Amino acid sequence: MFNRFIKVASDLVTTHDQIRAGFLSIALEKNRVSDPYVKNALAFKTMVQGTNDPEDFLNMPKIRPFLLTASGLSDKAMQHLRDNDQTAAIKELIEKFLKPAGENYVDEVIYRYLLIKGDAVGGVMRNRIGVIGQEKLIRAILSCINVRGINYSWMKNNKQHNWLYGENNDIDIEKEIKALHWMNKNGSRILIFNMKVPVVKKNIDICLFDGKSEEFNRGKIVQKINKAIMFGELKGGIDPAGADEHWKTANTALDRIRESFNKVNHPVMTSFVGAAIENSMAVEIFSQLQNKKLTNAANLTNSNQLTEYCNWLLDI
Amino acid sequence: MFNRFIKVASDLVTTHDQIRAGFLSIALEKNRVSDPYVKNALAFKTMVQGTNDPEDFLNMPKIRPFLLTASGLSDKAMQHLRDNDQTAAIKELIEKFLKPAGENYVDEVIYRYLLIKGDAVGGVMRNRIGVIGQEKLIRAILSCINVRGINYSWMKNNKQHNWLYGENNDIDIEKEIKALHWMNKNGSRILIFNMKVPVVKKNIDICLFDGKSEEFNRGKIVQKINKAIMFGELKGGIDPAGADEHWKTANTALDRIRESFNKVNHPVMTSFVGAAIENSMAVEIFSQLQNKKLTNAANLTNSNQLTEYCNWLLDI
DNA sequence: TATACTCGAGTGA
DNA sequence: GTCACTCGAGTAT
Repeated sequence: MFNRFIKVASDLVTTHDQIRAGFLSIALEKNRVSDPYVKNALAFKTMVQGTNDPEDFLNMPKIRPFLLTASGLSDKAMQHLRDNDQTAAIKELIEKFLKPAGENYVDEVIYRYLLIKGDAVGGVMRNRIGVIGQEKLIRAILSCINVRGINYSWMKNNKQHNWLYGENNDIDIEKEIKALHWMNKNGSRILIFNMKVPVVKKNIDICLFDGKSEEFNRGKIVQKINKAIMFGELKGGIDPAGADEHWKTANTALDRIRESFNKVNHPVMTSFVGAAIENSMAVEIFSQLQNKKLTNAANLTNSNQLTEYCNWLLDI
Repeated sequence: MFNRFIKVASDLVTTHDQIRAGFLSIALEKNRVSDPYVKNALAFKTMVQGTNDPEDFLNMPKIRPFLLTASGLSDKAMQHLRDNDQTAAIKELIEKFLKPAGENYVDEVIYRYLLIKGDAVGGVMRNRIGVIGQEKLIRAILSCINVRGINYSWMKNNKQHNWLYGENNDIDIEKEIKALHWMNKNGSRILIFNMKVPVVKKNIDICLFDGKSEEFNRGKIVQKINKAIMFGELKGGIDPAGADEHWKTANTALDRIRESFNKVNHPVMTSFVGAAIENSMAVEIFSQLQNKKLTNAANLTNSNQLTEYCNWLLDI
C-alpha cells in the first residue's frame, strides 16, 4: 500500500478548517507584504508637495517608476514594452485621469499606483505561499529524520555547494535547505528541491537521487540518469478553487517526467503532495495510485499522510 | 495536413509584437477596471471626515466591507472565514496599522484598501482577458462564415434558448454568442462555447456537435455522446511566462476529454488554440498534431492560422 | 538569459 | 452550494 492514511480517495480531501486557517495566514502575511507600498505612497505624497498640476510630474524624473505603475503597467508588462510605449502610458495617465481629477490629482495618482501595486502584492504572496509549502515539507522530513535518529547532512541554498552536518537542534534550517543527504537500507540518498532536470528539461520540486554526498558534484548529479529514483510535484496553495487547475498542471508535469525517463529506459517513481485537494481530483489521484502511475501522494495539510510520505521518501 | 500555416513547430510561436500589443491593451483595460475602486476610496475619504480616531470606524457599520478589505481579506478569502474571524481582522488592522499611523490613519486605511483591491482588479482583468479571447475566436468564425456565405443561426448567452437568424451585419454579436448552428457537407452542426459536458464532468471551451438546431434542446445535446464531434481548449492570455503553465493545464484537460470519450467508445477530435505559445510547448503541440493525438491547433494571434482553424471547424 | 516556476484574485456553469 | 473555469502578478533556475 502507498500510504497507510489514504485508504479511500476522500481521505485525500482538504478539510474546511485547514482551508480557513490557510486563508487567515494569507491575510496576515499580505498585510506585512503591503507595508512598503504604503510607505512608498506616503513618500510620494511628500515628494510632490509643491506641485500645482499633474504636468509638473513630467519634470520629476525620480518619480517616473511611480508614474509608470500608476499608468497601469506591471513590472512584467514593462519587460515587453519600449521606452516610448511607457512614456505614452504616463501621458495618457495625466490626460485621461489626473487632469480630470482637478485638485485631487495627487490622490488620484497615488490611488492608481496602489491599485496596480496591489496586483504585485498578490504576485509576491503567491510566491511566498509556494515557498512556505516547500518549507513545511522539508520540516516534516527533518522531523522524521530526527525522530528516527537518522544521520543526515544538508546543503544551503547558495553557491557554496558544501554539505553541512545535520544537528538535532536544526531550528529553521528548512528555510535554507537546497538538498539533503542520508543513508538508508538501499544505499546513499540525495534529495534536491526545485532543480532543473536535463532529461526532462524542466524544473522539478522534489528530486530524489541515489548517490553519495560527493556525487552531488555541484548539482551535476541531475545529469546522471541512472541515479534518478523518484520525482515529485508539490503544490502548497490552499485555495480550493485553484485545486483542480493546479493538479492538472502537476499531472502534465508528472507525465513529462515519466515519459522523459521512460524514453531513456530508466523509469522513475513519481509522487504528488498538495495542500488543496478536492473530491474529484482526489478520485483521479487515488486511481493513479492504485494503477501505480503515481507511486505515492499526500495532503500537505494532513500530518499523518505527510509523515507517512516523508518516511517513505527516506526509505526508498 | 492539419493546418496549412503550421509547417514546423516554430510556426506556432507568438511574436514579440503580439506580446507587446497584448500587454499594452491589458494596461488600458486595467485603468478602466480600476476606476470604480478609485471612486470608492474617494467616497470613503468623505464618509470618514469627522472621525478623530480609527476606533471611530467600529461604530460605522456601513464601512465594514471597506475595512474588511483593508484588513487584508479578499472576497474569496471571506467565503472561507467566519464572522468572528472577520471582526478580528478589522480589530487587528486598527491596532497594528491604523493606530500606529497616528493622524495619517485615514490615508493608511485607504491605501491598504486599494492594495488589496488591486489584487481584485487583477482577478477581474484575468477573467476579461479570457472573455476577449473567446470573442476573438467567435469573431474569426463569423468572418469565415460571412466570407463563405454560409447560412447560420446563433443563440444568445441567456436562458431564452432560441435560435436567431444570422445576419451579415452582425457587428459585435460575438459578445453575446453562446452557440452557433450551420450546415456543412457532413450534416448539421452546433458549436457551443464554455459548456459542461457530462461525459467528462468538466467545462469545455469549444464544443462541436452533430445536430439540427432543434436538437440543441436547451443545452441537453451535451448529454448525447454520439453527437459529439470535436472539443477544443482555448487560452486567450498573452503572457509568455504563463504559456507553458497554461498549456500543461490544457493538456490534462484535453487528455480527460479523450479518455472520457474513449471510455464510452466514441472517440472525438481535439484541438488547441492559444495566444501565448512558446518554443518548447510548440514542439509538444506540433508533435501531438503529427501523431494525431491533437487534431488541429492555432495561435490565436496569427490570423492565417486562426482562419485556417475556423474553416476547418466549419467543415468537419 | 531563456524558460518555466509560485498560486489565488476574480468569474460562472 | 459545488465545482472548476479565467490568466498574469510575482519569482527562480
